[in-house]
Amino acid sequence: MQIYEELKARGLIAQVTDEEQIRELVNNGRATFYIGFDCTADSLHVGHFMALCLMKRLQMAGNRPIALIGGGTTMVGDPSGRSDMRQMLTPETIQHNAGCFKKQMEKFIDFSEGKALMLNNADWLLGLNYVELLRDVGACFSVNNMLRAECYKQRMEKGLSFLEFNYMIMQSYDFYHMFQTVGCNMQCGGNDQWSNMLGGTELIRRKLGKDAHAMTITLLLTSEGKKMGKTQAGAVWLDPNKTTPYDFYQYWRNVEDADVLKCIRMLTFLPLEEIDAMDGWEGSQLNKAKEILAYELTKLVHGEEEAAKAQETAKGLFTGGGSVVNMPATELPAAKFEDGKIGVLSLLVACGLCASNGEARRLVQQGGVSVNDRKVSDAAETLGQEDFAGDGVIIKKGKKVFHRAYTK
RNA sequence: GGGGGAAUUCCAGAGCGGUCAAAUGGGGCAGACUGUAAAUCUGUUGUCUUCGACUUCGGUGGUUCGAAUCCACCUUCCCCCA
Repeated sequence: MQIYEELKARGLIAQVTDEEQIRELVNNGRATFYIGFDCTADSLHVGHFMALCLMKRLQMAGNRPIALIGGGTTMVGDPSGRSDMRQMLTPETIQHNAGCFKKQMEKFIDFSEGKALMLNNADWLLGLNYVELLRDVGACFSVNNMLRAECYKQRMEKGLSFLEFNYMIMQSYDFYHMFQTVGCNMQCGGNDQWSNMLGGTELIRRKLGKDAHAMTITLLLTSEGKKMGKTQAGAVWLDPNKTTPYDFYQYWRNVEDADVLKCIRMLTFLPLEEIDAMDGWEGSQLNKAKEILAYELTKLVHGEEEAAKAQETAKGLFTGGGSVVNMPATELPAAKFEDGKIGVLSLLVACGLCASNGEARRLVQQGGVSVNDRKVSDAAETLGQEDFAGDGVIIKKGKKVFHRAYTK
């Protein structure tokens, strides 16, 4: 099966500008395509991960990816699909974030020997001259059309600043620029980027009279229609310091039944035949599929060793026995102890399991806390410092949240 | 440029001088049930030294014994007219 057909079979392709031409391009390894990443945080998250996987798949089929870091576009802020204005980031923060992105991407994509490029649009966007830009490309954009774009709809009701309105132009300019300088002939991105991407192909057609292509990938939504990869605590990050491999594993281990196969298909590199075989799985057998999903993804992001550790830890905690050392842990400084003791409430807060003492107290009162497998019923209970030596103590919050606390 | 309206706890949205830490819904968290799933039911959801105290209702001042509620100014947003 060729790459285009595979992407399709995995449900990754959402929209394309011209199916025949794109199929031809990618199947023959003649695409030089880019995906843009706005650096609004200091780590990539699960949403970006999909894009990286797509890059990898296309690269394996012989195409040349360009990872475009949005050092310039982040200064403006993409309003697509957002109901409120983006927070303005300082140039220093953007710089720092761009650096973090770069490091993470290098783990996924092979940048050696020109097999892939990494560019930063700050290099050409920041030096643009306003009037020149207006004369150069401004005439190619129809405001009427832009306003009709789906991505601005929400914002048309709540208000859209001129700054953000220009985001599409910046992004289009990127494509136009790279089309000329590095022969970039296709742009990929999340489906929410569709109108921005069309802006680019349109600009190239108008300015240069040439065809460029665009392809969007399906946004990974849960069966409830929410974006995948978000938890109450925020995004699921790829940086192990922000989301531990164990938590990362657990996130996927806990997806709903309805979403498992979709995730495996879209995110893992397992052969399609193998995935099709799982399609018939039902009931508790699906649990096995979740394990596979969690393991495969953790392996991709954190490596085989971490994936195995996370799996072992999870099995140990949920089915008894097994290693316990790899669950998220907190080292308690001596200062947390008073007279060699620490109260359960402070312990929960110190481990980040509860935001406040009040929340911790409530949790204990409702019977949601166990320490070393023993339910804590008294909020005033204390633990001695000596209990935390060695592997420390295991705190269980609710049914699924395990945390280890230890001292040096 | 002119006129009108709005800003409430995570979100939506009540409240319009004391009985308001603030209705209701959503979301979150926990308990029961289960398959580390979903659905359902129950409890809970500002902070703290929790039978009590303290800080909140865009910001700053003011009126009052007392303000989320009234007044002034500021900030931000929405709508209508040009």
